[in-house]
Amino acid sequence: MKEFINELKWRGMLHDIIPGTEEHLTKNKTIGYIGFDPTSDSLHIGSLVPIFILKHFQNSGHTPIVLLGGATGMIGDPSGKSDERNLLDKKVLDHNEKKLTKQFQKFLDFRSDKSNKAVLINNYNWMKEFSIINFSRDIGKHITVNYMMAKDSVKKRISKDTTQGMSFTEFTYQLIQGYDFLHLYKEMNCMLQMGGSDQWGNITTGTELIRRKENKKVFAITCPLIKKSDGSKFGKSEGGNIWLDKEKTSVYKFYQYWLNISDEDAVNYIKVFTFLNKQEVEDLIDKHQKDKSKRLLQNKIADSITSMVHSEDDLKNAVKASKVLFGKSSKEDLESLDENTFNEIFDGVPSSSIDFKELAKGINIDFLLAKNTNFLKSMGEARRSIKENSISVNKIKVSENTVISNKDLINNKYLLLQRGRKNYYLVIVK
RNA sequence: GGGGAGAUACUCAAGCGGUCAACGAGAGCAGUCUGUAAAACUGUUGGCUUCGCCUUCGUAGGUUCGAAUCCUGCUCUCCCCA
Repeated sequence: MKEFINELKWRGMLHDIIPGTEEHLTKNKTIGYIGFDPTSDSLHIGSLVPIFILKHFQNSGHTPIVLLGGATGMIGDPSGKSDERNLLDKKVLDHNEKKLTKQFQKFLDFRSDKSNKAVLINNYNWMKEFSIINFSRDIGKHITVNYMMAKDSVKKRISKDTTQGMSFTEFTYQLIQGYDFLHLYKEMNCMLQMGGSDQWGNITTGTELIRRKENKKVFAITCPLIKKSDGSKFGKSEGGNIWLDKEKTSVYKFYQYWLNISDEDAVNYIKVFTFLNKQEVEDLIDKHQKDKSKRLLQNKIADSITSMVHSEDDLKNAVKASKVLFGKSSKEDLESLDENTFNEIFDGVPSSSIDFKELAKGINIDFLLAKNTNFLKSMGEARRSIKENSISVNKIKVSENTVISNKDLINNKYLLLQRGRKNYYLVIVK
């Protein structure tokens, strides 16, 4: 068994560990699992860390289980203020499972000829039939409320200085999740649960349950939650989550997200999000420190992840697009692109079409931004942006009374609207 | 079941009868600077046909010349007691 724990340690991916875990893993080929939420039909980059842990786990010769929380996902976050968690019906669940499986296959080896092939299962399969009576009798009996109350996650929610109460559902969540571990242990001899450090409480409820009910010691590790140095949430951008599905987050945007990470974060991310070995990583960091403006780490991370999650070709296009959009390109540069390249570059950019005749009459810029297209939300916003000097058409800044007509078209067909440096919108003439 | 507190824009949070499209903070967006960074400074963050008008302060009514501010019903949230 290659040293799985050491691998995680130098990568900064180990947070908590139950004593004895390392020893057990060195001596035994082990089955371990991580739970994932199947409430969406795509993973987002927040899921990459646990996936990579599973991959390291498999690389070290152990057997990874992907546990989809079909059942637990249904009740996951009942406090949700805006959108209530709905019960997922079976159809949606199946659909999600199918799509997620495909994504997992990009990282983990599910081939059947492998002795430690990865396995994907859904806890809905055993949870759906579980009655409250059985649960209460077989599981609830073994764990005291006192024990559950002592968890940080619970303590925080019932302390005086919170304005939110905690529902029974949330309170029981740890037990239900703990049961998964028990089930996997009994059915598949799964001895290890992994997860983010926020899961520590839930995970140890599982190990405790197995200890009391089965009188058996099982193991657990958690990894630190990925943080961004500026305090904002990892994996989110203005548009929401960064998804692994390119229908939901374009490759270009995906690539850009990684390219834009801060220097401080890049030093950590290079270890977590690439599979370079320790020596390679240290060399890169060293070079990066000498000349930060080259953004060596950011480039490396973005290249590596984009090609892994998507493909080499996708990466090439994203890089090309980035050069055009961020280099000092002019209208002439845009015009020099052939149509295919042009389309590839603007593939992920929002767009809409406009009638040729209408444009020929000339359209005032503010109308074009807010009325003819939905690039900006309102006329007010359009006027404000223009006043802020943040609007460009075909890479040229425009002023308040600019009138856009078919003379401004690129290749007689396109208009490139831009707000600030990073927001683009393509108008296609019909 | 009884008692108390509360619901204001993306979030927190002022305002308690006219000067309120609503103080302030955080966050967002943009400009300058730069490395598609950080920090800093500046502008901006309801809508419109913009020296004006319209719709907003949980919801439905009421009082008033005039309400986010007062009154009543309702809905929801939290706390305490049973």
